[in-house]
Amino acid sequence: MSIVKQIQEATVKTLSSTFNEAFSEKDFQINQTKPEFEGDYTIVLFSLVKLLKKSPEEIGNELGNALLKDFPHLFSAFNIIKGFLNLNITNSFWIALLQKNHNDICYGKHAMNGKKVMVEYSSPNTNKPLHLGHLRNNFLGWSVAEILKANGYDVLKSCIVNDRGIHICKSMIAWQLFANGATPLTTQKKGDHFVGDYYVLFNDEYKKQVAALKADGMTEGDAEKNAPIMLQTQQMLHDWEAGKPEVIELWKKMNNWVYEGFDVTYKTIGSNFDKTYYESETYLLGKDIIQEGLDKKVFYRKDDGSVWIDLTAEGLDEKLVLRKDGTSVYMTQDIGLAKQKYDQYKIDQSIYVIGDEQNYHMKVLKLIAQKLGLPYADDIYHLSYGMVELPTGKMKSREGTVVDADDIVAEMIATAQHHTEALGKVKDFTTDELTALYKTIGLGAMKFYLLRVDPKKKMIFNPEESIDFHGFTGPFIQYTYARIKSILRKEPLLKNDATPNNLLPLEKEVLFILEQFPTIIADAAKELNPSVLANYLFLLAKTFNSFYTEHSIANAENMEKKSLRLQLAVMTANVLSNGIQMLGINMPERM
RNA sequence: GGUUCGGUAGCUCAGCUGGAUAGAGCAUCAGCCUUCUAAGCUGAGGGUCAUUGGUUCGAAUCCAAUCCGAAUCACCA
Repeated sequence: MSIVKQIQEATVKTLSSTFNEAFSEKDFQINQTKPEFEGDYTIVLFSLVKLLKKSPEEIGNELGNALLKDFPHLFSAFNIIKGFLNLNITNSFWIALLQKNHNDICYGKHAMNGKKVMVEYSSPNTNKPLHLGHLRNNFLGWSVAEILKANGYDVLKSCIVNDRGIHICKSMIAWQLFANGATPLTTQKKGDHFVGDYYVLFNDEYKKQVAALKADGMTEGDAEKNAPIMLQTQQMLHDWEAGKPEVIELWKKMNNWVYEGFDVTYKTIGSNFDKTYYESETYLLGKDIIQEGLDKKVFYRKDDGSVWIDLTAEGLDEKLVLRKDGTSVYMTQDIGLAKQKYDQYKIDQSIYVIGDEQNYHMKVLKLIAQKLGLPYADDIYHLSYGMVELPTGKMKSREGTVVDADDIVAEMIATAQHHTEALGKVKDFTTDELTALYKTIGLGAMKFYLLRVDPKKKMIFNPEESIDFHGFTGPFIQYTYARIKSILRKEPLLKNDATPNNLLPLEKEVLFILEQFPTIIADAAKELNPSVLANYLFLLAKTFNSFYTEHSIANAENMEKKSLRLQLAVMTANVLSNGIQMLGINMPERM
């Protein structure tokens, strides 16, 4: 049980017995004591002043003395400043925490809870390569899955590949028109980039044709609808849906090129899925639910045959769920896929890692599921994250202003190599070891950079300023770990039971933070927010570094101290390593 | 226009279930490597927490209005 929880319970008991009234945890607040005051944790007394009609001084004194008397193993001293009761936790508490947990690899992890969760993330389109925004999505999804696992959930990672539709046909048409049979092999190009180039080519040609039609006197709207290349693309989509063999063959060929490219990227960034759905296999799902909804009068049919749901009572609009020609829209298949996920895996929760541009869509999806009375409706959760933007605004693949995922990852790895070589600390590494190290550090910097920000918030990436390797970064934490490991290679844990009874301020500070790890893991899961963890790991590493420079571990004042500090180092290394693993980042043993 | 989200140091971000003098990192400046890895440590400067009003013993945090920015409201994906 966390120290805060113990203080809460102790305070509730003590208040109730001292003042002869029933109290609960909600009657007071516990904060960390500010560094400028003496103490570890602070009970804010103002709320009790009203309840007890006594001065903060009186309450603080009575409560402080009673806590000390009833819980001597927890509290060693107290002081009152204004309305704040500052409590000192006993050294023996901190030392016992260290001795019990320092070598426990599972410290901070929670027992299995029997709940099954699916996390859907990544969800790429097969008409263009991944960009920085996809990386944020991937890292978020992966990290949330790992955090949930650490909290005892059975987690399934899934991905829906948008492999069909008008946008896919655009690349296909452009390839037919301009490629002259070129392939990724003949051009020595990564498959996803190769196909992406034709998507760009489509748009270039389309713009030209629209401009030409406008010059001939057509209105903009008509020109956009009647550009020959657009008509060809629409025809191709119809042919695809009709299963025309040559179109299907081309579609398969080009998608496979893309998959080969994606595989390389996923392998590099260390991402994978337990289950991959393909839109081409799911886009017809959900149609039967439409009929069910019509029967239940949740949906209604307009005169032209299209099917709608009226959400105006919920403050939203009317939403189409089936086109007049009977074909499904995105909402239709999303309802269908949501059901399939639930039917297949009996999941307790379905988390969708999708950008905040689809907040409305996801809100409607959940609402429709609820109105249909589907059993899993309430367990649909949209983990909405903000877009990664450039200083100039949103990234647009059509305008070539995207930061390509492969490029930025390669750049990060190259920067890691540059730093490593400049420092010259691992000259004895083999080529393979060096390659692995550069990747560990470069990706560590990249992932940490994208995960340290609250997912809900949009973030700005400036390509002019390279991502840092110093300060609040992945490499900073990796470095802290590597230094600890370096010590532990020379100085293994001592086998003695001698325990010092005093703690220096920095020793206690590190322990104070280590104690919070299980709580942080739980908070990160509750909020589905890896940045909580990232911030925590940085604080721990920073505090340990201060301790490290101030106090020698190998040459401690005596054996008791040495033993204690080695345990402190081991526990810090374990927590840093386990924690950063949940961000999808690896630790180097040396760097 | 409706709905939703955001505005904290030069830059990127914490803090937001109300609590003590608003914190980090980067950048700038000044120090620290004969001692466990200096990708580190110590210190300095840097703030109208968008604005105004309200609630409260107490507001960056809650409420209202205003200003600014973004997303979304397609028989697009």
